[in-house]
Amino acid sequence: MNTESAPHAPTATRTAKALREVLEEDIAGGVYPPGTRLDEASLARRFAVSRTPIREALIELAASGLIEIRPRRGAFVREIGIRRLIEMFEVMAELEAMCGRLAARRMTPDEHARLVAAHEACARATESGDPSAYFEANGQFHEAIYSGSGNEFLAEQARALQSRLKPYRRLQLHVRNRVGNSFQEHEAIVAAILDGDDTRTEEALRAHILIQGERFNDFVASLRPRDGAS
Amino acid sequence: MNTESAPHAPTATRTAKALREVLEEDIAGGVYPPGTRLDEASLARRFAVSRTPIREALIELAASGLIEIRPRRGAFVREIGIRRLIEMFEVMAELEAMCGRLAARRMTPDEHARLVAAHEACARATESGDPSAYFEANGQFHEAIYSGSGNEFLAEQARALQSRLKPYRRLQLHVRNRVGNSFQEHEAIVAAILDGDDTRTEEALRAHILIQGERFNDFVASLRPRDGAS
DNA sequence: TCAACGGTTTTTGTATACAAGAAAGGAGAA
DNA sequence: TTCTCCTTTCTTGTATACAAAAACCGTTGA
Repeated sequence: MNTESAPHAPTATRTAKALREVLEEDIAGGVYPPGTRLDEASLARRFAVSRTPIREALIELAASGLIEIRPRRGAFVREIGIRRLIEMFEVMAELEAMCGRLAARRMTPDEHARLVAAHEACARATESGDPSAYFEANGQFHEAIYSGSGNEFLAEQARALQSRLKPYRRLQLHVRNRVGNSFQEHEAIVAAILDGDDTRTEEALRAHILIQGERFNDFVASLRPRDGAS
Repeated sequence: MNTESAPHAPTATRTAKALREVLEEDIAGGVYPPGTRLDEASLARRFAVSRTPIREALIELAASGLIEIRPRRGAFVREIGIRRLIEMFEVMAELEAMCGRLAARRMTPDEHARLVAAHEACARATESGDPSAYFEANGQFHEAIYSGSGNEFLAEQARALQSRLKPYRRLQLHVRNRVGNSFQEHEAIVAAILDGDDTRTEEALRAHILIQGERFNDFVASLRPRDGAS
């Protein structure tokens, strides 16, 4: 497909794109924790540009839901409460399930090959015990299913949401034995798709994603004693 | 809920919001047909503002997928092929089905009342034969289900997509007897929700939306003899 | 001590100015 | 005539300047 609009479709200028990507990573990476105020002047100084491209990048970030722009007040890194995160995983599960159902019916032999290749990459990463390699291969695996759905709009939606959840999914791979379990779930998904069994694929994928949400939930619960969930 | 961010969550400034809404309507209404180039200077003249707020509105429109910004080339109204439109309806059907499944389980008596009220408004609009009143009441009806899902993120996604499909849904209401059929489908949906039957609600809603996509497809097919579907 | 008021300062929102790339149009050669 | 190259013009992208609103802060009064 086109390399232009991978996870994020709309990019105004090249520098705004670059700015947005750096800011995304910083927000995901905790450089700007939730609630942080992103003031335009500081960002302009940091990137050695004027406020104009900064503002444009902020608007894009707001559109993707990462920050919130309160008129005349400024841009704030959005608090994503556990509640909302679980909601997002629920929706993600449904989108992936839908992709899977369609992919089981529609994938071409070529696409099957790509899926299997990604699955084998996951296998190698699992054996070598390299979580970040697994994370990467896992991305390819799911991408194969998105594009295999034959519904490009659906695929775009799935990519966009996956991208928003990326930092949390990454975190969650550190949970005990999650990589191994994830790989086994993939195994079932691949089998169902190769069988062309849409219902089985759908259910396996939904469960696969929902488990991630639950594991994440457990993980968070083990960190803090209590939270008011927005 | 908050009146601030109804269908679209992120709005930078108040004037950018106003600009975006007008442009959205113009694009939907055919003032700017697909492929049209939106040059900043003309828009600035039209709205009697500088290019700055225009650019910000365009970036938001690009983020919502209505236009495409090609760097250094300008903003173009996006062509939405029949193919893509059907894909969008497919996804919408799934989102609504999910809302329905959750709503059937989770809606409070208050929310039930609001749903029924919207349904009755639909009934009045059907009897009076006023399509635009029906369109409005129909929006309330679906909104009741979105917010009744108890998953605010899901509700936001549903609203956003519904907003993008709005012009096409509106068009489609002119199809012979579509309003009457739509109302009957609502009837089944309300019954299923009041019964708390999640599976029945899910299926009724999915069918309700998919039919819209199909009817729209028929409608388009009846207009042009042939199309290459991008 | 605390709350309310007013002025100062900072920050956002908008307009304008400038730079650089793309499109358009014309001149010249084949 | 038609293709190519170059110049001109126009449009976008970025920087800066200005206006207005919000935040800040010290003062004053109870």
